[in-house]
Formats: sequence, C-alpha cells, structure tokens
Amino acid sequence: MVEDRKLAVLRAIVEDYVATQEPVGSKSLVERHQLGVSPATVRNDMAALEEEGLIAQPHTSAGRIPTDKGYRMFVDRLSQVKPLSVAEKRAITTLLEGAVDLDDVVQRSVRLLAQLTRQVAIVQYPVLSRSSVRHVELVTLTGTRLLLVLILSTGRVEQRILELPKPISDDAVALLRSRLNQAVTGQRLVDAAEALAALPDMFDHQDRTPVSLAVAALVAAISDHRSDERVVVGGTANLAQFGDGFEVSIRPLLEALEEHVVLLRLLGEATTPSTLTVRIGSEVPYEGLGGTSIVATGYGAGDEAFGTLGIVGPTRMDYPGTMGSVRAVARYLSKILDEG
Amino acid sequence: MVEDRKLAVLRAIVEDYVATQEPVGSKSLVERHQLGVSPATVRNDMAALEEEGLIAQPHTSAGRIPTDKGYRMFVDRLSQVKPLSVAEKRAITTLLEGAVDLDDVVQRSVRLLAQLTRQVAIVQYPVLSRSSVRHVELVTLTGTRLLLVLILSTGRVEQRILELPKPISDDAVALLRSRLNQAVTGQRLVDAAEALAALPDMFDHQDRTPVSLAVAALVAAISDHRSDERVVVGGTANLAQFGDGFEVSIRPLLEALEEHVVLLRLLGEATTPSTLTVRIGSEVPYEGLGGTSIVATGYGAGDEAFGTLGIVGPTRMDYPGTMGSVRAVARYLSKILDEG
DNA sequence: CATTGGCACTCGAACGCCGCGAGTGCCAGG
DNA sequence: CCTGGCACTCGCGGCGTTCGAGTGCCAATG
Repeated sequence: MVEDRKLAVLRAIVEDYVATQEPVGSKSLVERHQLGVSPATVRNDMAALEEEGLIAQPHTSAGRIPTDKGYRMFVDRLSQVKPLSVAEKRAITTLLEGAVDLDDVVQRSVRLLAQLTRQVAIVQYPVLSRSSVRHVELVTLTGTRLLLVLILSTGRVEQRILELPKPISDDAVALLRSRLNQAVTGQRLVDAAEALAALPDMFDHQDRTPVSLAVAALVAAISDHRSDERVVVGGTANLAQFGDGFEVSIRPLLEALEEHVVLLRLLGEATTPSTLTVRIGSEVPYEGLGGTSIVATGYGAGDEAFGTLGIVGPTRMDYPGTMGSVRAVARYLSKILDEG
Repeated sequence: MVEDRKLAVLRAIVEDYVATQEPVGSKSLVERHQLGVSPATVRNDMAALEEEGLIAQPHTSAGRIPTDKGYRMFVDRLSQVKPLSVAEKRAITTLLEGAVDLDDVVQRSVRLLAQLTRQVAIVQYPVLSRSSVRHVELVTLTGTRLLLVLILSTGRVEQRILELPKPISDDAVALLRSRLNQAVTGQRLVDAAEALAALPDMFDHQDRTPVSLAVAALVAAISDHRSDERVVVGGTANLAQFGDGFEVSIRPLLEALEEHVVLLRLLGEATTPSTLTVRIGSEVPYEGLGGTSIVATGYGAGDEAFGTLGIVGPTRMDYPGTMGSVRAVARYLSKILDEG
C-alpha cells in the first residue's frame, strides 16, 4: 500500500518534471495530482525514493528530479506505450503512401518521426543482406567496364562497377545476366551464396573472369558494412530544446549525429520489429550523449528486421508518447516496404 | 594615399575580427599590423569608415566590427581567394577517389567541405535534367508491374514503378527496352524529348499503353523538381561556433538546414562552375539566417553545372580560405564525376 | 593638412551583496 | 502511519560599484 503510493509519487514526479522541465516539490505535487495525502507525507516518500536512488535534488532546497534509474522504473513498471490518435495515424498513412522511391520513403519516415516525437529522428536504410533480390542487371559501359545493378525487394538499389581485363561480348553479358538472376532472384543474397559460388564453374574456362568478378562484387556488397551504414537523420532543429534546458551543450550531440557508424551502434541491437529498445541517460553507450535517451526498434516483415529506426532526445522526455510514435512509424514503414 | 590606408585599416579590422571574434580597437590594431601610424590616426580613419557604413560599433566605447557592407568591400576588393595547401589537395584526392558510389561521392564531398571550412557544408545531387543517360532498364516485377530504372552518366540512379492495365509479354518488354535505349542513351533527357514523344507511334496500337507510360515516367522524372531537391548537409556540428558568439540562436538555422528546398534556393543561382557566389549577412535571401553568409558555386563539366555546392557560416568567417576550399572541392568533384 | 599625444568621458562586463521564497528535514501530536 | 508546524538552507534575481578598454575631441607639430 505504502509501496504503491511511493511509486505513484515517482510517476507523478516524472510526469510533472517532463511537462514543466523544473524540479518538482512536494507541495505542487499534491496540488496537481490526487494523491490524497499531505505534502509532508509526500516528502517522506520522496526521501525514501531518494534513498533508493530513483530521484535526486539538483541542490539542497530545490525540488526533485528523476534519476536515470527513476526513469527506468517509470518506463518498465509505471507506464505503458501510448497509442497514437486517429488523426496521427491518418497523417502517417497519407504521408508515407505518397512516396515514390525508397529514398523518398526513408526521407518521409524520418520527417514523420521527428514531427511526431519532436525529437531527433534516425532511420537506417534496409540492410542489404536481409532483404531478397528482385533483379540483377548488367549494363555494358565500355568494352571492359560493366555496371552491376542490384535491385532489392525493399526498393534499395546498389551499383558497382566491374573492370574487366579484356572486352566481353554482348552475348556473354546476356548469358551471365540470366544465370546471375537464376541464381539469386527471389532469395536473400546470403542464402544464395552457395549458388553464387557454383556459378563460375558453369562457364567455359576462358569466360570465368567476368563471372567471378560479378560474384565477388555481389558477395562484397553483402559483406560491405559501409553500405549498411546508410542512415538518415532528421529533426535536428528539435535539439534546440536541449539548449534552453541546461548542461548538455549541443556540440557533441551534433557530432554524434554525424557519426553514422556510432548512431547505428546506438540503435543497433533493436533488430526485432516487435521489441522496443529504450536506453536512458547513462545507459546510452556513448560518451558524447550525456543527458540523452534513445528509443529504437526494428522495422521489416518477419522476425529479422530490415533495419532499425529510432529517436534520440533528452532524458526528460515523454516516454509513453515517444514509444508509441516510434512503434507506429516502424509498423507503417514495415507495411509500406512489404507492399512496395 | 589616405584612401589606401583607410582600406588597409578596414582589411585589418576584418582580419582581426574574424580571428578573434571580438570588436577591435585602434590600439590593438596598430600593434598587430604594421600600419606605421598612431592609434589616433587610425581612430580618424575608423570614424570615416563608420561614416561610410563599412564598420560599426556594437555599443559606444567598444571596438569596431565590420558591417555586411564592410565584408562585401573586403571580399570584392581587399582579398583574394586563397589556394589550398598541398596537404589539403592531397587529402581531397585521396578521400574522393575512395568513393564507390554516387551516394558515396556526395557524402564524402560534404564531409570534406565541412572539414576544410569548419562550416556547415551543403552539396546538391546532380540535377537529372542536366546529365546524360547511360542506360534505361526495365524489370518485370509482376505481370502488370514494371520497374523502370534510369541510370545517368553522373552515376545517379532513378527508379519508378509502372502499373500497367494489362499484363505485358517478356518480348514486348525487351522490345520496349531496346527502343527506349535507342531513343535516349547518350543524350540528356531534355534533348531526347522529341525522340521520346515519337516513340509510341513506332508500336502497334494495342501495345502503346506501356510505351506511353514509360515515356511519361521519364518525362516526369526530368520535370519532377522534387527529385532535384536532393541535397546532403554535413558539418552541422560546426554550428556550435555560432552559439558561443552571440545573438543568432541555432534553432532557426537548424530548421533552415532541414528545408532542402530553401537551401537549394540559397545556393541556387550559382549554376556555373566557374563563378563563386558569396552572399553576406543581409544579402542572404532568407529570414531565418540572420548573421550568416553563404559561399557557393556550381560543379560539373562544361558551362552548365550538374548541381551546386557550398557552405553556410557566420558572417564573420575567413572568406579567402573558405572560398578557396569551396572552389577546390567543386573542381575535384567535377573531375570525379566526369571520369566515373 | 595630415598626424599625433593628451585627456576627459562613456558604458558594458564583472563582482559582490542582500533579500526573497520555494523547498526541505525533523519533530511532536493525533 | 499520517500530518501540521517550524527552523533552516540555498539558489536566483535585482542592485550598486568598480574597472578598464575604447572613444571623440583638441591643440600642437611637421
């Protein structure tokens, strides 16, 4: 019973602090929430909460603010993901359905997420190795240069240039093209690795070089992590809210946001579309991001995500709402990619 | 003679102010530059310069800072573009040559520009209508859905999905593909408009629908300005230098940087690779960007630029150096795109 | 007539001081 | 276990003062 009230107090503190951005005192707490007890009682509870390390006071004689641990407790046990309003849902569908392009889809998703959460949004492009091949195309540029274009079911297009030691005939290109497509179309590249490896042996000895090159390029494409590092960041203007808060200078934040590799590591482990990862303050495994939290999830059909998306914002954020938005955008994005 | 010294004083003021970010007084001026006159004389000159609106004092009893007009004079008549150091040039080539992709090239260019100038860098993707077609590809997705892939000489790849009213045979697709390529390959899309328009007539009546659709998609691609709005922004961390200056809050800046359409308009008129556009402070045609200057130029082979690139930074920037970097990056980028 | 040293003046930034008030912890009584 | 009362703490904002960089003006000088 008492334990329950203490948690109610914690919840109230988190909510008030998130709303007002100011340390919350015992008096204003009882005024704004129906706790049914006096400020003095709340003060006792607060002392207990502080003892447990869930809240802290910036300086003596000031109200309390939640600690990272406090937020963690709030997220895990005192709140639940807030579903979007009907209007918001409609806004999502209309906005995302207007996209023509994968680039466009990703772009719009970032904007959307940034707008909904009023936070910095991050969306990773679908990872090459996790989506299936729709088509492989070979285009002759000059006699000894081939352009290899890889089109994936997610709409992603990769291109590589192959430099051949000697010219190749159009017929040979056509044959190679059809064999390549036979080997990989409809599958994920990883799953087609065997078929690809066997491919050169299907050709005459003197024709094998271009085949091997093409195969090598495809294999390189899936193992090249640099192309998985493609992410788009949006809503950086929302960083302004950090500024007028306190401490955290935005410099390191902006730097971190430019380090796409770092960002991916931060979003990273949220590879399953169904789970929502929340990292709070010190739980964020990156120094430059003091005072920030990250909410991320995967997107894509099935268990294994095509990629991840999420937001980064101040620790004092509206977790239920943000989590709702992130989840929603991930779902709609999954749907769009699955259809398109 | 006297006039000359006045300009020398202006130049000294600009240089000192850019270096120190603090209003510069008559005494420190004569100390740091060999003007050969006393502070009192400099004060007289300063009074004259102020009279002409080239410098101003933030408050009485403070040093002078250049006005926009003062910077303008400095850029136009008192300075010249500073060429890069050998090390910098080498850094550029090694960095840019490592790129595999158009995306990669653009990405690297932005980083480079941001690093060299310590400013926010902006690079526009090559405009579709200004580069020539390397290849058009058609891929059957389902019976009634075709994927049209347009590969341009700059390395840019555009894709559109065509929804057909009724299924199309593989042969018909092959024919259409070859005819399309005949019509447009090697030319800029704008120049191929006629050939494209004539294309449907070359087919049997009942086969024309897909042809028209494909043609329409291509025409749409060049006239769709949304796909010309593709820009990449980098080095936003350099915005931090605005902050500790004064006035200018970064909020509107970040907002402007997210408005790619606006950015393009700002870079916009620099369509010729050979000219360098500099807009200073109030000359920048956008409200949100008080206290900023823009240095931009076009890139690409020939007179008409493929696209534009540039930087935006505080009015108090190192113009000669920045202009040198912008020009250099544009040149190298032009070269890379021309070769690749 | 341009230049210069001298001098009084201005005014913002920095500093220290003080009072206010929100908020706390503790205690004794219900 | 809750509550009202009370003394205490301490950050914030307002105010006055000092300090000094920098100015404008003037009279003297080559």
